[in-house]
Amino acid sequence: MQDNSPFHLQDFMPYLLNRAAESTSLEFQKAYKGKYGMLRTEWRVLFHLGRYGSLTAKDICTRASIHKTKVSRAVSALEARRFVVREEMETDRRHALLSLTKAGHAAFDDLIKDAARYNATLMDRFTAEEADTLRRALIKLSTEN
Amino acid sequence: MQDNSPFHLQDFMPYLLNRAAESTSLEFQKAYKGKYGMLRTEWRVLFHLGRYGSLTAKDICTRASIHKTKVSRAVSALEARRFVVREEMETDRRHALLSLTKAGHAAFDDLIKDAARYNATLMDRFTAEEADTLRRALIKLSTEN
DNA sequence: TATTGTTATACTCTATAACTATA
DNA sequence: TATAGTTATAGAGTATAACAATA
Repeated sequence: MQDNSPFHLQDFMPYLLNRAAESTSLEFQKAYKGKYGMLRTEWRVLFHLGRYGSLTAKDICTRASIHKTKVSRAVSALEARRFVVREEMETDRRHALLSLTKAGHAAFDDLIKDAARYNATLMDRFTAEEADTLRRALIKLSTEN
Repeated sequence: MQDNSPFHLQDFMPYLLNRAAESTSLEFQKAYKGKYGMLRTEWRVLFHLGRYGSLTAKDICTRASIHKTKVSRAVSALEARRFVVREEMETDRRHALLSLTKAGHAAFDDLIKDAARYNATLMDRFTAEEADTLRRALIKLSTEN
């Protein structure tokens, strides 16, 4: 009665993925939350602005696959912390170009280093081939590319 | 100024893991939520009782690494839906042995088939070796084993 | 009418402290 | 005192509808 199931939890991908995602996210959360009081979406928005330069909210939605309501709130929070400034575009006043302030850049530069270091410690456990397989598998498993 | 960062988002493990976990979880959520109105923890508790037989709440906490407050609420919900019954143990009345009802077993049997099918479609995209690498990598990346 | 962005709201998930009852 | 389990509460994450302003 107990053993008619085809697999153990350790073979169920959603379970394994969730555990790994939770562990690694919580660990890195210490950096952006502990040092700067940011939430996850705020860190992602900061990342995009730091990594790809000034963008509109719409650009961030598209590039980061984050819903506009989340981006809207994250930008507000980053603005309140003086990490981001918005500049209305004259050509279309529905848009505003978002850019990092000096403090925003400093936070980005700091966090990106933490991210790189942390990512390196995660990937150090794997051979180059394993890391590549893992990376490509995770991308395949994500719905929207 | 934009390109001093060491990597793209597509190389940052917490990001990749979260995306894959979210996609796959949401997809399977359709089964346990859509058909039975269960939440994730309820599905996990049902899984443990169906897969491993009668257990106490404490057993489930240990085996599934779920906190006792979550298990408590999940069991209550499953009880309310008549999927689980509890039987107080005479030797120690703090414990109760939890078991699936007939309806609980039926739900388990149904969901476990969905889970197996879904897992198979996920893993079909990989070679046996890739699947193995992926599985072991995810376990390595999860903090508590 | 369509698009950009905001606000309101609700649901899910997680985490922790405080509590009850039993041992 | 310690353990099993419950309740309360808050924080974080997600999802959707309704709205305002602009085009």
